[in-house]
Amino acid sequence: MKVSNKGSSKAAPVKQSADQVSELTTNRLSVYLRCLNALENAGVRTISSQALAQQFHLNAAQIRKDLAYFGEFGVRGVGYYVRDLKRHLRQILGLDQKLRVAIMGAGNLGLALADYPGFRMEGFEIAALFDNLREKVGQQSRLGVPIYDIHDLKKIAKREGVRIAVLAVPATSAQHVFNLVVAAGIKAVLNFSPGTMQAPPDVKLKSVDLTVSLESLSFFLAQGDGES
Amino acid sequence: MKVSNKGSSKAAPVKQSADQVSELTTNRLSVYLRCLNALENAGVRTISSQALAQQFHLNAAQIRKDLAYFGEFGVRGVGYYVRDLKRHLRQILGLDQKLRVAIMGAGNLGLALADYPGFRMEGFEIAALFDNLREKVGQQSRLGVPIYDIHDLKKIAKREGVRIAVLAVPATSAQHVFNLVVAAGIKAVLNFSPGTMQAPPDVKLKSVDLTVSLESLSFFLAQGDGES
DNA sequence: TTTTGTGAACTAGTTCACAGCT
DNA sequence: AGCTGTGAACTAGTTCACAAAA
Repeated sequence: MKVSNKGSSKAAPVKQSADQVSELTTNRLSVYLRCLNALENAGVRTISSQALAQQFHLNAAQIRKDLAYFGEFGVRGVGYYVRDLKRHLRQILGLDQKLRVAIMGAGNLGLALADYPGFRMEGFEIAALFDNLREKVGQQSRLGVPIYDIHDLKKIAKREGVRIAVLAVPATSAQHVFNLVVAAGIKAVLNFSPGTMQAPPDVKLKSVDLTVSLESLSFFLAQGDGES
Repeated sequence: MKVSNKGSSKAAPVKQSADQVSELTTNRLSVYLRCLNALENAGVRTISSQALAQQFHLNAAQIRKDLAYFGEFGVRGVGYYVRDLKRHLRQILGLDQKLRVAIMGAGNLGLALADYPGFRMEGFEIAALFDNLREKVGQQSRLGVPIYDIHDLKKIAKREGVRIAVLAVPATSAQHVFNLVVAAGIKAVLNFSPGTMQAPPDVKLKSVDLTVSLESLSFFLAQGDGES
């Protein structure tokens, strides 16, 4: 341990970061957690950064650096205790408490995301869908997520304790809906709508741009065809 | 122009890359193209890197560097001709020819992606869905994309000229389906299934990991709550 | 004058390599 | 012996700043 334990807290094992961590690092923490889950299911009790790296095609030094950012979780000569490290990662990622999610837009994509199994693991809970079409409001997704009127977002987000919004609305209304989300006090948004978005500094906006992803693949094909 | 035009080709205006371009750059090319489309629709004929940067919150020098990788498209003292640059970008990204796409997995997500409007713009064409469930095969998506048996992938991919596959299958079968895609001669894959995947070097694999994205947001919230 | 295209400077991210702990 | 945690070295990516072109 290097940081002097200033003040009262008795033996806090986690640095709790402070200076902001790179997004690349936080993404990897999530990957590590998934690897640890797989290892635990396979009955592995302890793992070295080396072994973890080999098994999942990562870099050992990077794993150690990423983890060291938040504390000293390893044991020299041994490695990491799978169960312990898993617990620490879940705590660092804020997955030790259930996080409630709202999905904006009950179109094809919104409905698919609402029932997406990957979201239901690891402590997320899809609490609500929102749309502005009369015929959709009052319905629910196949797995039972209710569809509310987007005008009630503020009220219902408060009532349901929604912390994260997922944007699955057409590009044309993306900024407008985003603004509504921000006005409802939600501070973290996963955006699937294409295009630029203007976000206030205290709101975390993460965008998945399907068009950009596909066009990037198209570029690869276009380059590859002309060579070798 | 700096690269000596070695050999026969008469005045090729595009460097056609060769040494591989960073994925960050290719992603941005796609973004630039979208900006140019918006500008053209707004009737703008010419734009400087400066103006483009301001309007879409980008960096002017970076725009110029990214473009300079592929040729000299600008006019000093003027900027870029919107129509020209658009054409060049479409050509660089390989969007001047229709690219046919197959979607693996006709579940909620696969069906949603098959009908996703963003994919249908800019030259992509969703040619087929594939699944292994009897009751799905022979059906089609709302917009009419036919669902085939995954066993016929090779045959149909060939027949339809599929160049890109989108993986929307459960995590447990992702690697298996990916292998089938590779065996069918498809060289570019957009993967929505979580987890690590083993890909041969000549196949471009791009992954969108929704769990990682959400957990990254969770991290942000967990950090933010403890401070200020 | 305006704006590009680009070397140089800078910043961020990754990997190496090893002291030090178990 | 084995493995972590981490400074140092390296690599990649971004931004600056300016000469050259229109």
